[in-house]
Amino acid sequence: MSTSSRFAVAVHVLTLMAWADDEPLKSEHVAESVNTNAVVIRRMLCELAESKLVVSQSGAMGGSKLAREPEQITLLDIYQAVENRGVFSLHRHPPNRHCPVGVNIGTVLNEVLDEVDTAVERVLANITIKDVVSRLQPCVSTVMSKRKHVAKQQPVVSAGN
Amino acid sequence: MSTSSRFAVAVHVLTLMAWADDEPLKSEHVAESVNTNAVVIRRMLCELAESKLVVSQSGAMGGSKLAREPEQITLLDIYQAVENRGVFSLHRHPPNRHCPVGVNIGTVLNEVLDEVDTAVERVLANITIKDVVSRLQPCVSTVMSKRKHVAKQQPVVSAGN
DNA sequence: GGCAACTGTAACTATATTGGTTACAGACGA
DNA sequence: TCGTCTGTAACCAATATAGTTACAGTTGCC
Repeated sequence: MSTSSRFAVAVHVLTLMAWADDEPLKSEHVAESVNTNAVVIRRMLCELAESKLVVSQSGAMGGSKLAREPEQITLLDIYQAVENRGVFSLHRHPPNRHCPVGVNIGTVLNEVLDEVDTAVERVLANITIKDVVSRLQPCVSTVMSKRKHVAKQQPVVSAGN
Repeated sequence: MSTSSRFAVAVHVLTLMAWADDEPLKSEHVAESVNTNAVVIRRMLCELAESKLVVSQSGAMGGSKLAREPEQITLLDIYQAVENRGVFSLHRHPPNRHCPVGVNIGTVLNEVLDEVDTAVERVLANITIKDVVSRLQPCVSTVMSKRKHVAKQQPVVSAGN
């Protein structure tokens, strides 16, 4: 499954901008919050700008901010901006055409995977960046990671950094 | 997103077994249909066996077959057997704890990603291997790949291989 | 018992994707 | 025109998946 954190980072970035309330943020500053390199952020900002979710300005006093109001940006918009594949992939190499299953499994799988993609999109379409910001507010420094499928890259936020 | 074809291959494998109707299949034979190496298949069969979806027998005249009836095996069972992460990942490195967004975005994201996972699981739980087999039957050699997010590894099944 | 046909598994390589880094050209405000 | 930004290319590192070879262990059959 997803081996990338692109969606999570993109949501983080846009949430920061909503939080900053129309003040342009520098990539360096965003990178500090995300805890990554500024170039990684700028690359992502380019994609988000192409999808008209943010606008950036070069030069001194430049930076990036949301292109629309936080309530007008859904997580589906973000997902489509930064992830270009469905949630599952098909076979790396096409199956054997001379096998009755192999020749047709792709068609059936595509139908199934479309159902999955649609379900995911329906969830994401119902959540806006504004929702994320308001869900953020009541959170004090609680313990993270209550996910069912625990991701290994969240090694507990330690006290010393 | 998913950069792996594990789920697709696993569904393919179990569909073959349902098609074979209780006759044990050799990994070599399965690999031919999937168009991959027999060891890749055997590795996957081990995982499927651990999840009690297939049973394998060593030795001459050995092979693998379904552990239950095709209508008792859902795509969710398969998904859980071969994919161990949710559909999205969080940040590679934990975000900055000193940022009001960074410190809490993980909690909110986990909630969202759980909603997504649940939606995916709901879809997969409603489809059995028997369903896949029956969806397979009417398919004659039609054109593949009608997915919205077109995967690049399905380069149209050409006539000459 | 001994052979041949299987599975299970380790060890290694190949390939792809993502993310991190350095470097620099171009934009722009002061 | 100088300093501060973005945009982007070029490269490296890390990780995950898949493919391959090799071989030990099981099992049916003669």
